[in-house]
Amino acid sequence: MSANLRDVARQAGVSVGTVSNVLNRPDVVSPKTLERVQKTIAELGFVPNGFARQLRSGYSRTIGLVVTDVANPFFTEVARGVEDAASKRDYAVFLCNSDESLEKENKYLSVLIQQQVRGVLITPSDSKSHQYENLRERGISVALLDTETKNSSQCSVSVDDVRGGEIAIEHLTSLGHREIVWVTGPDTIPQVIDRTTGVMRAAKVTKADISTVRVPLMNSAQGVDAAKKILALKKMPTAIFCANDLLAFGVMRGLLDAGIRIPEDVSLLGYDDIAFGNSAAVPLSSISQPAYQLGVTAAELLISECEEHEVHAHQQIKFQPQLVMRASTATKK
Amino acid sequence: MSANLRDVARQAGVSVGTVSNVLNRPDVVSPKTLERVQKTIAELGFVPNGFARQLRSGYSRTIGLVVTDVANPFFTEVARGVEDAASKRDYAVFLCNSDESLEKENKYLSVLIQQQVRGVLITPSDSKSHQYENLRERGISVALLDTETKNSSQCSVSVDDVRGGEIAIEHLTSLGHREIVWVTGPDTIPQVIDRTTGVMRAAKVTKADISTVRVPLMNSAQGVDAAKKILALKKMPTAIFCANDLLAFGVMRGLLDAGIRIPEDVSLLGYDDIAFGNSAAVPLSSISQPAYQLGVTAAELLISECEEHEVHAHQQIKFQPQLVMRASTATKK
DNA sequence: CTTATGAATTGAATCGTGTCAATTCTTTGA
DNA sequence: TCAAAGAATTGACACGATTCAATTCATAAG
Repeated sequence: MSANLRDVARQAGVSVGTVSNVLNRPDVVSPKTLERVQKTIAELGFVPNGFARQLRSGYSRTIGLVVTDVANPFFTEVARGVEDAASKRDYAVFLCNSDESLEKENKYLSVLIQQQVRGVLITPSDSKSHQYENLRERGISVALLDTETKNSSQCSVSVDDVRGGEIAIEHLTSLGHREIVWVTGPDTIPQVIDRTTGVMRAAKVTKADISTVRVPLMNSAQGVDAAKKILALKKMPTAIFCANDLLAFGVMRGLLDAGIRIPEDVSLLGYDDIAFGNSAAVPLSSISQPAYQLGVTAAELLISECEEHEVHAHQQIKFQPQLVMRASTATKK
Repeated sequence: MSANLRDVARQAGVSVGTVSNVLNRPDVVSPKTLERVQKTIAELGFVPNGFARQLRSGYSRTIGLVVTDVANPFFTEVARGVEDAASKRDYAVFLCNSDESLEKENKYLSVLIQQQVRGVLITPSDSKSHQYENLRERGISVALLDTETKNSSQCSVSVDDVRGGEIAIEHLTSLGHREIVWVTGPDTIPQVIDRTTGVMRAAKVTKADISTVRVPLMNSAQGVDAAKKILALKKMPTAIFCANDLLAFGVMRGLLDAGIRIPEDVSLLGYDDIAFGNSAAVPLSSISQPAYQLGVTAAELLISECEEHEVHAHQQIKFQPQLVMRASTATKK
């Protein structure tokens, strides 16, 4: 068994309190005691027991990151940002994957509570959840990631998804498209709600005609399904806007397989601007979000909230999305 | 502040011991007490304090997962598998990203020791590392992921990379190619070593001529660089085999931009068979690995090693890679 | 109505560290 | 040499769940 504080104390001929001081407040210990104790620590290969330490202090140096889909490169990019920022401040990260399911999300939140994380960064899979208050009551900070909060009692780092939806429709209509299909996920997902709002708002201004194709999950397999639904429509649109790039990849595959040309027959626009976009069959135009930056900012904000709880002021940071034009969108013929 | 065992006990009118039994050995508690206590637990929203539990039992319910690149969809797929399997056994996962750097790897291992993880799953970024013994001495189980071990004192779950390299070259030579470029990463990475061995072995048998292009990291940006190097060669190869799909994507982009046609001018083969492969500009032929299964198996093996330490027999599980043919490889003209 | 037996419950001791009031030691100035 | 102030050290208690020997309760048999 490995040595504990008491062993070190006995060996060095001092009390446990002194050994603890050597570790945590070396300045109050006399130089020669300090040296002797440190030597003993080294000799015994003593490493403080993290459980006991954290049990006593009440705080861990871990945070939880709950995202809706780790397989989505957008979120891995975000996760990298979170991890880098956390690691810089000596925090470890639990990565949890809710798969857009509220049930899985709640399950992971319980696990995180048990692990006594200091804070949680979460991309909500549903626009309303009560669990967060539950976490706060336990002294666990919560910050929203990639979602805006109306509620100023929490931090959030997001991208202006309403604006993103608008930019998309403005782009497509500026190319002459009026018949547009909006391919999206469940309308319980906050991002979906906001992007839809932007789409509809811009459509009203530009007099575009939007039909919605909704799928239960926002991955590329579902995109293929969406393509089938689009092909079955009475009237083919001249442009398609997808709620994320994964959907767009699936739609692209479905359409190309059916002999539809992109962008000649139909323009296709994605959202997220993931790295694979320009390696795609038709390089994908997309609405870009600063994913890595989003992660870094969120982690820094959360950790600052954890550590400077009294002076911390909640912030709602909002980044702006940007249009990235590639080959998949073109003027209507 | 959140409720603890004592609060629950008081509220339910029983002793702390009984509440503990309700949680850990429900069979010894009478049905009606069980029900009453469980109701109280729910009412108070009680979640046991992991630290205290772990302090007493000496063990945590967390494992660490160290991969070389989370941004690589192959590893996210592996991570999903690990997470699902771990979660099924009530373990939480720390995800760490070594970026193929031994330094970062060691740093994360220290963090994991501090967090008192029960076990670590690791994809080594270097073929030799002493840290693992260090972990074992502290009672932390270690299993190798996506890497084989010669050493039978540890578990490993891997794919036969030597065979993967062979399959690749056999495929390309069967299409008539003899001038092949092997695009790969640093020869300190175990997978690179094995795949190279397979490549060279098959090349000898099939009399293929292999030239190696080596890049420092195995991502798609480096693939673009590799393409430049290939274009600068005295003699263009007729086929290119890349150590992973990300590299292949980069090479593809680099070549297409230079006006080289795939597969008419040159065949291109990747490794990993990531999901984006068939959405690529030219659907990518690749060597497929059972990523999700790899993760699930590794996590189960590790947890079994942690929990049944005495009866546990170390296993080296090896999956077989498979060729997936798409459009990027074709017979030599 | 006892007594024996097994089931259910109790609560004090424990894990290893941090904290802090109390104590001891050292130094300084008169 | 002594008192006072400051520095260093001590050690009991707390954190919250688990464990297990001891106790109480319930049931059935005699």
